[in-house]
Amino acid sequence: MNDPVVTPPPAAAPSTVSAPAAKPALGYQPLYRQVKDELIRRIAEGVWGPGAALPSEPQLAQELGVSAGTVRKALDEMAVEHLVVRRQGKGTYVGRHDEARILFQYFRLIPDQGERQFPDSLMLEQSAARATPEEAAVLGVPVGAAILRMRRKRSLGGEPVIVEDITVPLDLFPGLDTMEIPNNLYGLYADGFGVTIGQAVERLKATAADAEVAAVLGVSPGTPLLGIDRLAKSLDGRVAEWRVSLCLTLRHHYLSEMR
Amino acid sequence: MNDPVVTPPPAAAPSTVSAPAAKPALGYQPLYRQVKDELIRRIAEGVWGPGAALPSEPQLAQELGVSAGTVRKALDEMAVEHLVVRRQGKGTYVGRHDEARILFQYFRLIPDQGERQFPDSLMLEQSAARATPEEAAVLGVPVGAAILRMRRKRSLGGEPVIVEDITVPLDLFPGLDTMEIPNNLYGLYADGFGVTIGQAVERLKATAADAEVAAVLGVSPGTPLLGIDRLAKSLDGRVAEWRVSLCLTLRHHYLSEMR
DNA sequence: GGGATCAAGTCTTGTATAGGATATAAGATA
DNA sequence: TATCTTATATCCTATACAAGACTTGATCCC
Repeated sequence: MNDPVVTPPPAAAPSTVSAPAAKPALGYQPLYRQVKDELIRRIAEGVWGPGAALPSEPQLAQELGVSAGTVRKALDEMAVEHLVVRRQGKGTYVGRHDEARILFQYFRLIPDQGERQFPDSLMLEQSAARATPEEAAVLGVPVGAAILRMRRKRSLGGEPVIVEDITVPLDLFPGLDTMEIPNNLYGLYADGFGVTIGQAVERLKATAADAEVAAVLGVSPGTPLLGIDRLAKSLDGRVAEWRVSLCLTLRHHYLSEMR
Repeated sequence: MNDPVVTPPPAAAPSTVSAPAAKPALGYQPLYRQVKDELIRRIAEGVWGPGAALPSEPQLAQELGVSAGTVRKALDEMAVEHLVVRRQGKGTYVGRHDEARILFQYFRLIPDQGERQFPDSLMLEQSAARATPEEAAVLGVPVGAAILRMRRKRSLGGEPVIVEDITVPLDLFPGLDTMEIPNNLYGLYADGFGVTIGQAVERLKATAADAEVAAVLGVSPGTPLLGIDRLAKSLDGRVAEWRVSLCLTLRHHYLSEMR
């Protein structure tokens, strides 16, 4: 009946044993981490889709053959990483890439005065192509692999503030090049293709606007812009998107909190 | 003997009771959070100085009149916030603002190629003064309060990359204006004045170098610079420092990770 | 119908206990 | 002396149990 999906407790009776494994060998991982990896694997595989409710903690514990406390510790870590959302009295849910979450997790450009808000998008260019050596290196695909390039203008409160170039590997998103592209891309990645963005790294530089970007943003060439080079990875660690944003920071700023 | 420092368990025997408090009132805080606050308070007050070893978990538990698991949960959160450092087999220590910690926690300007490193500093100007209305508003002190202004040039690998203006309220750091200022300011705040920086917020903008800054950095005026406006707060919530940095991002970038 | 009350299900918090893992120092042995 | 073993102190992992807090839905009463 009991079917430990993770590394089964050492031997015989799974009910009374407590040790995680006989050997504290090199690749040793605590039980709760094995549970966490297993749960992440299931989410990445789509066993539970975005927004779906996970089984209750006692259910998961029994199914995985571990104690409730161990499941709890795994879920706690996942909640910190926004992979799941827990609501007391209701249940634990797979995290969704809705606008609210994007806004507070991935979008850091805030008006100097006023509320932070989700930006509008206007597609400027869009073309399926073959990966250049640079694109291939960044995305982790072979040179010549099918990719999609997009350029969007994004506005906050009606004011254009960002020009962003997005490059994605098409093998992760088959058919994306023939689809209507929504404002919230990460939501589409997750709901439409089962690719959940789990981590992103941004590198920021100050640059000067070239003629083309300046025209789009309605400023003069040479205006200082905040350049953001973002690499977004999916839950299984693949690079899912390369995004270069040029931001006008006259009346907005990039927020970075450190505790 | 037993002396619950936090909200004591409801009544009589602290050994068998389990409930945190009779009322789930409005200002209800879980026990482990009360424990955490108490521990932070002690650190902020200097009961345990920077780098000092805290009592062991069982000792703290007994002293505070709670279970070891509750102390553990409080310390876990504090470890995440870098307030304490835990070492298995050794003990739990108050976090120190040494260069290694600053480097990975507060200093995000990284060379495009090569290792991240701690910057050198050269003091350009330094003057005790009275707070202007703007400074007073930012620092949360009365207009005219004693402050110290500093301007430093900072270099990475011998290359000047940052000009930073630092403003601090002198009531928090009495005598700082007559001291030798070290490279690592946060270490001095903590070790010399018992003021631990616990949180910082940065607002980033792209700007153009003015003549003076350009001269210091060895670039031409108008060169795009990354402007960082940082407010650093001490453990008790006071604004302890206002720092405006102008960074040359030709061969460096600001790193921002989001998980 | 509308509102209050209750019960069930779930996450959340707190306690207790046991053993594993790690670091250090003292002692035993070759 | 040098090395190994043991003991001790500490944090780390895992389990079990109990009760609080929140949400939801059903029931009851007016």
